[in-house]
Amino acid sequence: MFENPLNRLIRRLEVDTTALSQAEKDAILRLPMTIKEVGADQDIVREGDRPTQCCVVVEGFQCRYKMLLDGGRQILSFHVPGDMPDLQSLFLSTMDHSLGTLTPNRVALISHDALRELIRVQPALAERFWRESLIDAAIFREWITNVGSRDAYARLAHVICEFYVRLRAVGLTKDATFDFPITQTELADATGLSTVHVNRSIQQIRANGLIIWERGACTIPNLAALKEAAMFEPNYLHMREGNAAA
Amino acid sequence: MFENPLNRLIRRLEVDTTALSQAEKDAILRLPMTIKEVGADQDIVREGDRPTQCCVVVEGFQCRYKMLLDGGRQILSFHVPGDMPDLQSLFLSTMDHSLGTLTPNRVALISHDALRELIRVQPALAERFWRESLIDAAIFREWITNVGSRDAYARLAHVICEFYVRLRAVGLTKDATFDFPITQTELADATGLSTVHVNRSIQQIRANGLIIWERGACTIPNLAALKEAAMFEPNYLHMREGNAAA
DNA sequence: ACTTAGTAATAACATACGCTAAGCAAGGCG
DNA sequence: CGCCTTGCTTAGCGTATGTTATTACTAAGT
Repeated sequence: MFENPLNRLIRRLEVDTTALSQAEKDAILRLPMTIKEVGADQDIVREGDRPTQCCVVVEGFQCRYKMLLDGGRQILSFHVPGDMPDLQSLFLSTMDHSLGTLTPNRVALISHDALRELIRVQPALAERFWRESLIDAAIFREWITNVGSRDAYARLAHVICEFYVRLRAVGLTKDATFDFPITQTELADATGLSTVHVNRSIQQIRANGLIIWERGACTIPNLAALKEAAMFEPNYLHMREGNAAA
Repeated sequence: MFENPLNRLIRRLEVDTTALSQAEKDAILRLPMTIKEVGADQDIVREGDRPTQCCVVVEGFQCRYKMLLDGGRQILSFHVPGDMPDLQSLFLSTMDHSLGTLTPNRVALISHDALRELIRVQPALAERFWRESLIDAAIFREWITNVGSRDAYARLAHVICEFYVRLRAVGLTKDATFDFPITQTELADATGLSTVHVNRSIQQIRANGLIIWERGACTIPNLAALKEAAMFEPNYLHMREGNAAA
C-alpha cells in the first residue's frame, strides 16, 4: 500500500480536506528525492543551518528540539512517518532549532528547488503544504498549554495521547497498541520535567491502568480514560472527526 | 507614513526578505476591508468558531489564548500592530483557540474570499503570508522553550524582551521605552505562573534595574543585560539583523 | 562469560513555586 | 465625595517538582 515512500505524505495532505487530484498526486510521486537511512540520535539539521532540502519521515521517529545554554534541551515536537518536520526551511532560511532522530530512520530528502517547482506547477498544493505547517503551529500551541498549564501527570498523559492519535491517523497503530520507543529522559525534555519526576508520574499512570508500556510498545486499554486524565481535546490536530475521535 | 491601515502589514511582509513589487503592494492596499474599533478584553474570535475573515491589528494589543477546563487560561502569544493573528483561519476552518484584545483596538477585517483572490492574482504573496505563519510557529516554539525550560525570572524577562523587539520592528518604540499595558495576571497566564509569583519575580527584575515599568509604560535601561537574564536569542523572530540585534 | 553503557527505579532531601488571604493604591462612577 | 472595582503588593504556609545519589535491569560488544 505504501510502496512509494511519499504515499503516506499524500495521505496526510488529504486529512480533513478534499482529495488530491491525480495530477497533483503524480506530481508529488515524481518528486526527485534521495532516500537515506539514518541511525538513532542523529541530527538531520541543526540550529543555525541553512538547509537546501526538506526531510520527509518515511520510517522511524524524530523530534525537533532546542539546546539551552545550561546544557539542557527542550523537545518541541515529535514526528512520525508522513511528517515533513523541516518544511519551514523552505521559507525561513536559517534553522532556529534542530531536528534529530529518536530511532533509526528512513527519510526522503527533497530539494527546496524541487518543492518550489512543485508548487509553481500545482499552486493548489502550496495551500496543502501551507496547511500542514499551520497544523504544526497548532500542535505547538497545544504544547505551550501542556507545559504551561497541566501538572506532570496530565502533561505526560497528553503527550502519549497525542502520539497515539497521530500514529493512528497514518495507520501505524494495531488496535490500542503502538510503538513508543521514547525514553523517560526524552519525555522529560519534552515536558519540561525532571527524569525522576517523569518516572514517578509514569508509574502513577501505569498504576491507574491508563497505559501498559514495556520495551518500547505501549497499549492504551481505555482511551477515553486516558484522554480525560490528559484533558486531551483532539480538535487542535485538525483531523477528520473519524480519525481524531475515540 | 502609515496612512493606510495595512501599511504596517506591508512593512512586516518585507522584513528579512526582498521588497514587495509595486503591483503587490497595490493589490494589498486595495483589499476590501472593514475597519472596526474594539474595546479592551473583547474576543475577536473564539475557539470553535469558523471565521470567514481575517483580522489585522492596526492599533492596540491582542493575545491568543486557550481556556482550560478548570477555568484557567493559557495565553499563547501577544500581538502588536501589523500582525494577522488569525491568518491560519484561512486554511484551518475551525478555531482551536481564541483571539481577544488586551487593550482597546483598531482592527482591519478582510474576508477570506478577498485574501484567496489576492494570492491567486499575486501568487508570490502567498509565500509572504505563508512565511508570516511560519514565523508565528517559530515564536510558539520559543514559548514552549520558555515555559518548559526557564525559571520564573528568565521567563518573564524573555516575554518582555520579545515584546520590545517586536514592537521596535514595527516602529512602536521610543528609544528604550514602549507601551506595556499588560497586567500581571495576563503575564501569569502567558508564562504559566501564579500572579503572586509573577509579582515576586517582576520585583526582582525591577530591583536588578533591568526594567522600569510603571503605569503601562516600560523602559529597558540596558537591553544587553535584560537579554542575558532572559537568555533571549532573537534568531527565532527571523528579522533582519538590524532589527533583531541590540 | 564479562564488561560496558544506557535506561529505569527508588530514596532522601531541597526548593521554587502555588495557594489563600488580606491590605493598599488608583481610577471610574453614581 | 464615598463607593466599588481592578490591579498590585506582601505574608505565611503547603506542595509539586527538582536534585543528587545508589541500585538494578537489559541489551550489546568483546
